[in-house]
Amino acid sequence: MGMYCWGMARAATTSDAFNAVAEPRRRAILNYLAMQERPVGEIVDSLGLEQPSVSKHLRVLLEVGLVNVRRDGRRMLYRTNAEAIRPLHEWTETFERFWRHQLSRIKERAEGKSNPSKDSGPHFIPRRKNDFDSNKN
Amino acid sequence: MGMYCWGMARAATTSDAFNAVAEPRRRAILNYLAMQERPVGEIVDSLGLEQPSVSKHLRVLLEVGLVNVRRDGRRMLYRTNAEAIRPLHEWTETFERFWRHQLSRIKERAEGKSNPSKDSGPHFIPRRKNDFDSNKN
DNA sequence: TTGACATATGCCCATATGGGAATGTATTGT
DNA sequence: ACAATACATTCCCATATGGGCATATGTCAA
Repeated sequence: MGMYCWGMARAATTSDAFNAVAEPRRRAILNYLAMQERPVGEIVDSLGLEQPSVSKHLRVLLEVGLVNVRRDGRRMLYRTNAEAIRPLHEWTETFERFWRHQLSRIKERAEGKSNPSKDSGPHFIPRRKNDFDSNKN
Repeated sequence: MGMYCWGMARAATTSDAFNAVAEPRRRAILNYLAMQERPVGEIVDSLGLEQPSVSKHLRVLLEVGLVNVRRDGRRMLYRTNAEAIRPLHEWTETFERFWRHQLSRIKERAEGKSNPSKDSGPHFIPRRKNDFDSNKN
């Protein structure tokens, strides 16, 4: 019967910049290629990764437009296409006002009174059994 | 014999904020919970997702500190912890000067002469067979 | 205490990796 | 044409999902 798409598990790293930069080495590569174009070999030497690995990461970055390539003899010169990072910057930027807000609230509270009661905790994980404020029982 | 860690395939979504926000619905949730704390049910109704799905995403967000929780009766009030998004903002920000640079270069070129030769293409994928500038053969 | 309500988890399963190793392909030099 | 150099791709395989569904937990109301 009609079971089209079933589990998609997780979006492809090649589906968008957000997924692509989720990988630390890819961010490292983008950092490395930001100011200057470089051949694959230099990335390999510089970041200490395996060549096939670097090629694969570059492929992913290329597919989402985070890098550009140019051939130079037998070398492939890659370079970060900063413009493609812009959407991420803009998304994160929409939260800037909120963290400023939170900071001021925290500061306020810190100066006001040394009350150790957390705002619900910096962030706190309910591992299994819910026992948030189990001050009953 | 000693084969410690083998394939790690991909970092866990709970390993860091970058991985956590790679998922579109999680970003949607973060947007939704940015200005005000909300119970799970409202997220479900508002974003049109299944409740278990929302709970799982919230769990991921919670583990990397992107949201905070607070219990209110039988409801769990979640809220975005903008502070945790800051590292992403800062990383993307390091590329800002580069895209400004590129924009000016593009603009310059566009005004200079209407030369259709691409800078190596906006970004261009070498699908299989390498045929970058195969103007030989 | 019992039932309703609000969430969180557990299960099952297909998909998308990402590393390592081996191999294919393109380009240059002689 | 042939070897060397520089990359890209393929295979194999374990891991981390994420959706749908059923079910467990926790809390409150009568």
